[in-house]
Amino acid sequence: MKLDRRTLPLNAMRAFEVAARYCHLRRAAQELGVTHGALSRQVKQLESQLGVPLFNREHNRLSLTHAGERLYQSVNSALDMLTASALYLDPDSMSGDLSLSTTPSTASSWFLQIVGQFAHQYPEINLHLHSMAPNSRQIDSQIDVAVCYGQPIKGDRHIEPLFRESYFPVCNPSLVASGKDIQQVSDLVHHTLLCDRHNHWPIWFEKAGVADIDIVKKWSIDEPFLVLDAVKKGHGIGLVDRIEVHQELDNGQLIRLSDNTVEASDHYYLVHNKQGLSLRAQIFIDYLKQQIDHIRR
Amino acid sequence: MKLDRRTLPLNAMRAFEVAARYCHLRRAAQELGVTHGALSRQVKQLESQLGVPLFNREHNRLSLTHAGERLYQSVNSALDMLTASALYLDPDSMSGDLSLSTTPSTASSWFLQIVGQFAHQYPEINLHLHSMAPNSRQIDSQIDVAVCYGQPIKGDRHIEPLFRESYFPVCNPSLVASGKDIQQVSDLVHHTLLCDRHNHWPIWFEKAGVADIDIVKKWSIDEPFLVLDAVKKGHGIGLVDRIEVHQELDNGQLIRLSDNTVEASDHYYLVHNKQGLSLRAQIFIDYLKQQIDHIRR
DNA sequence: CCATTGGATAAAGAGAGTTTATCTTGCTTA
DNA sequence: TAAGCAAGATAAACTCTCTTTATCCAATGG
Repeated sequence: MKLDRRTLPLNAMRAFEVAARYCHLRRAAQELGVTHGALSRQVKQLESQLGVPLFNREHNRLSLTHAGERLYQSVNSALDMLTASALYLDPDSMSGDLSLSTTPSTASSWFLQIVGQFAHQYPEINLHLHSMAPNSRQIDSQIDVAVCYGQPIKGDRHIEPLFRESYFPVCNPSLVASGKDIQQVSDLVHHTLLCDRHNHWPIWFEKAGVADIDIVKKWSIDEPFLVLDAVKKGHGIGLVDRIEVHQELDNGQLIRLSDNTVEASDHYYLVHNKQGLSLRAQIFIDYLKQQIDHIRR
Repeated sequence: MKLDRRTLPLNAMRAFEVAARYCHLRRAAQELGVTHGALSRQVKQLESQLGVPLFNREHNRLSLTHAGERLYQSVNSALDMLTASALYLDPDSMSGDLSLSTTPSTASSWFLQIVGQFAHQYPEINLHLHSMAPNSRQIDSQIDVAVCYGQPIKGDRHIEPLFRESYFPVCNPSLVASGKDIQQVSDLVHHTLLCDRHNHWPIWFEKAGVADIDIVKKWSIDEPFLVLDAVKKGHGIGLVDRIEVHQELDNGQLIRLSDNTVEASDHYYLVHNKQGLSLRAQIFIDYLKQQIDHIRR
């Protein structure tokens, strides 16, 4: 039988999930609060609709077939997903405070944008954004979730690497259209190269296979997020990570000039209490990771 | 109301998904082949069970609330997942050939293990594993999916980076228990260091902050997968990626000696026809990526 | 060998979901 | 500005899916 999303036997699938978990209809039926006969019939019907046996019926014992095993995995995670989303909708479990922290620079270059979307999706959460001193490696105890560039001091918090930036050159389209077109890596040097205190340009040129470059025009701006700003305003070419400019790349306000990348010298780290995390904080963390993965591919 | 996985109104959720997609009950009802009254009732019931309004009813127009939007996302992807899994169960769409290819070295060090699990899960697929010459950058046209270390020649195939190995030192527990215990990075040099043709040890020591090391005992084994073999047999300390040794680390047959890592100089790449990929190949690719992510965290 | 465990199945019954029909509201247009 | 239309809410009757009840059969194990 041809099944599509409007004919999927969802209830039978849920029943199957329990049956598969126990491989024992009577016990499964007990968990579901029905009789074993009901379950047996559901499973049978599911099998006939899918056109595949899900259980091996050896004598009076059940075991999952390969197909059953596969289906069990999917149904299980689909149900988890739905259960979680139902929980997330409950205003009582969601509303409350959530304190986030990062440096102004990180906030400006990408974090704020993601937090903004999150805030829009979960308006019942009361967000507090605390800015952190740029070189602070210590995180205030009231903070639920913090993001910092470079590994923070190991306190009683859980620390995990989030991602490492991977920089490539971008510029405003007006620069490319201005006659001095960029065809190859070495053409970049005829434009103003914007560089921050980490100065990744030499390494980038090296990785791009151009040795001994002679950079004609260069602006040094110590703060990375100010470089980003200058790039967006069309003052020159900067090395940025996709997470900082994904929107501008997608809508054509900025142009990526090369596939070559240099990796940042350090990671961004996520800091939080692994235990005793509020539901809000968990959701924020999931959301953040998912957004980062999605934006950076 | 308290909802758990056994009381989730799955059918109402599916109905809601369509309603949310159109934000128009009559059109949605048409897609589902029911009347708008039925849908209206389903949505109402869902809202009351969840305890949250999912639609804003402004005049006679519907729009999703934030909660509705969130629920829509989850339900949508849960349904996608279930639809896909139902499709995957169909023996007709699954059975057939699948030709994979990689070098013997890659096969031995991690690929075969994943393929093995896949084969067990999908016994109806007829797997063909073609071994590829180590430096071949060209992939035979009969191959559905290939994995190669280093970027292959750009033909008409789709090429995407899979992952970059990240090496850390491991050894057999017997070495650690043998008296010459390893407390800090510099202690490593008192053991036999196994290194392959890429020789990552000097860079690793540098990154680990130990300059000017004097390696006492060193074995050079050109093939990386032979180094791996030697490590497993307890001949010394090797630099490996988690994907090559995750099982051994988990069950204690090998011990990780440091958190410091060096990245491989190149990525593994995945090669396949982006279009016209068989369902089997798509599933294999998903499975492969998911396993890699899972194993390497 | 007989009691027990466990699954299949048929018929009857309960309940969830659907239709039909009617009502309300706001927007459109003449 | 009033008629017509589009769109949703709602109630009562109905339908059909799922559940229970009851019985059967097969295998295991003391």
